[in-house]
Amino acid sequence: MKQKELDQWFFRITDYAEELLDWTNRLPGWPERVMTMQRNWIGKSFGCEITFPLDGEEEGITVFTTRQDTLYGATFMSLAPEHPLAERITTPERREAVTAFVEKIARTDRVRRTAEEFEKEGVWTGAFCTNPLTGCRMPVYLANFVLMEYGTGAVMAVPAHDQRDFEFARKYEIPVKVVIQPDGEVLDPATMTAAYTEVGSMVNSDKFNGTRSDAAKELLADHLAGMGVGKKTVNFRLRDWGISRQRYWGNPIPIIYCDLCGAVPVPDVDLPVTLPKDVAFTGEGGSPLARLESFLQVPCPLCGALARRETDTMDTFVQSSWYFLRYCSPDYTEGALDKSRAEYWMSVDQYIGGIEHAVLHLLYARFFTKVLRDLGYVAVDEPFTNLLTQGMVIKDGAKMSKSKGNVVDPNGLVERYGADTARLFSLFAAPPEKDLDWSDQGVEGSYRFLNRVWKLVYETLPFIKGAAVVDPEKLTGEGKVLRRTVHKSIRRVTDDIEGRFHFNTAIAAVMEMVNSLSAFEPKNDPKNGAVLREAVTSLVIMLAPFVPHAAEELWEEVGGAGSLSQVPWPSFDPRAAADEELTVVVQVNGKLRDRITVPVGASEEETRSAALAAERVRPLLEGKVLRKVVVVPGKLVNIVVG
RNA sequence: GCCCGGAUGGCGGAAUUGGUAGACGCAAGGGACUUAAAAUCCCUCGGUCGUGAGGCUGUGCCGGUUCGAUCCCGGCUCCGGGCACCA
Repeated sequence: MKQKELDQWFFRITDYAEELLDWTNRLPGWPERVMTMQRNWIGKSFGCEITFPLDGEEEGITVFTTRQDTLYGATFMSLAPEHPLAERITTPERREAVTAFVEKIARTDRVRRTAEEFEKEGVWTGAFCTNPLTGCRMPVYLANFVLMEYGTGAVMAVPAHDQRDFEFARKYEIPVKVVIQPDGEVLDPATMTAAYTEVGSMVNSDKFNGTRSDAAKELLADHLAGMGVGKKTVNFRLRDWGISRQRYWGNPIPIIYCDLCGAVPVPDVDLPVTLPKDVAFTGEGGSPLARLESFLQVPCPLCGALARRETDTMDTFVQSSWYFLRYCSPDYTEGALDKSRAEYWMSVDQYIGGIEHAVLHLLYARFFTKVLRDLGYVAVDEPFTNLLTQGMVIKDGAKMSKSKGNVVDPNGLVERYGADTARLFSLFAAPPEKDLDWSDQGVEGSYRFLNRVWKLVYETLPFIKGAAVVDPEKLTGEGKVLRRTVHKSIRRVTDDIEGRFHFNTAIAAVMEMVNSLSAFEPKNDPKNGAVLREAVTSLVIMLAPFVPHAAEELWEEVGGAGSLSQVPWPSFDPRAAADEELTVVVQVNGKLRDRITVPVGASEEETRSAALAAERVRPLLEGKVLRKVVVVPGKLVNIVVG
């Protein structure tokens, strides 16, 4: 493999680094770990830019560092092999060695070069620069671990306080100078075996001696600024977004190259540039577009001279960065977005996707939204108010994938159990943001449940045909109890689905309701017909989101009108769901000893005396001093005795 | 190395605001029905001591705060994920 330099197009996402970072603290509907990943990706760090004068050169070398407190210990300089100064400052005697090193790096695969175990290597250029504080002459090296893409591509090397520099210095026998001493220990440059990178007390640092190294950062920044050799800066890890791809499938980048006018954007009226259909896929390297003359040749929009189209296409992340905006007005033909409709629909209330999009897609979509906001297309700062990252399907302890061969055949499942069963299981097994453990026995259980529901509905049909609407006033006894269960279930299922997307507990609530309904007797008493009917129809409607096909069938059986998808969600009646009495647990010294039943709305005093009088509590209080009684109305009483 | 998650029965998971730990389901064991099996139904099901009533104990480990901690705080262990020669 050989690295090639290519001219590419970039989006200047770095202009938005600060805002993208800032808003990570203002998206309460996003999972914390996604925000953390984005923060790390953006990678803001505070430090200093410091310029080191170069022997025999007008211009010095500027470095970025977060450790200006260690500047007194800088004993050499490291540049990225690609650094623009490298070539120029290399002395004739060193030229051969430097060239060999640069070529070797160019041949090294980037992934391997950046692996941690990769040995620190470098070459001296023959040049020297000067430490602006100590006046010490520092040899300038090229080093394989210095990255041109980060900071300024140049690093002041402080072997005593940076592990990489330490290893490098030991290898090339460069002096190590300690400028920070840890508390209760004295470092000796001659015997140190690793760099000391923590906070400590400064030494060998002139007027800063004795200062805590963390506090000294600020002082040194000011000091350097005063000397005119440095300034405080902020650096980001985030790079600009390279969007050029040398492949056919993608949106052509709308640029025309003219020998006279340079790179000219395709005029708005000619947008979008569409992919030609008559390309030949030869399997040769490079984009097939580059070999298609009819696509390539185009007059320059400015001067009319024969010009060439850009043949690179855009990264597919470009499209996924704004499709949700286009979805607000997909039929709009006057431009990319119908502003008023985009304003109406945005932001997306709930966005769902896999965790694998935590940085790239989700960061790019945020970036696009901000750019389009600044261009006046949308009115929102952020595209997605709430984000749910769903888990993967796990089977036999591994992510389900074709290559691992641990996939479940959906056709077999559908054939054997039906799609509803498979769907029910995957919703029931875990909340959506968690990985889901696939279990064939679990699927079997879901199937059994559906069969029970089916049987229950059919058995109940004769008793609910022609039943009236429930009259809450006339309900008594078991009918009233059943109705309470039904309305409590509606409340639970509704809350679980709407508030938290916890479909697993919503389904559990439906199962519990089915259990009560199955146990309900007598079903054939005509005075229970109305309550039963309400129960069964509510059940069928609540099952619809999870098992739509079965629910639709049952809906027809219970005499429901129209399609279930059009039927309103059942509403619960708080009065019907309200208990008449509550179970209150009684603790003595924090240990559960008894349960008592109190009417709803019982006062604290009533609850308290009932608890103190409870059968199994009284013996425990005998001969003891009552120290404290904590009453949580409707829940618990804790009696503290000593 | 740094940063984030997480750890609850044999298993997947509940417990929404500090207040009954283990909902719901799976698996397992026992029973009913059956000539038999499947299916279905009923019962048991954290550990431990006890014939029993019941006691003790228990949410990765060690401490703390509190009348009360799966939940809050401090210190660890292990697992998962992200980033990583980032100066």
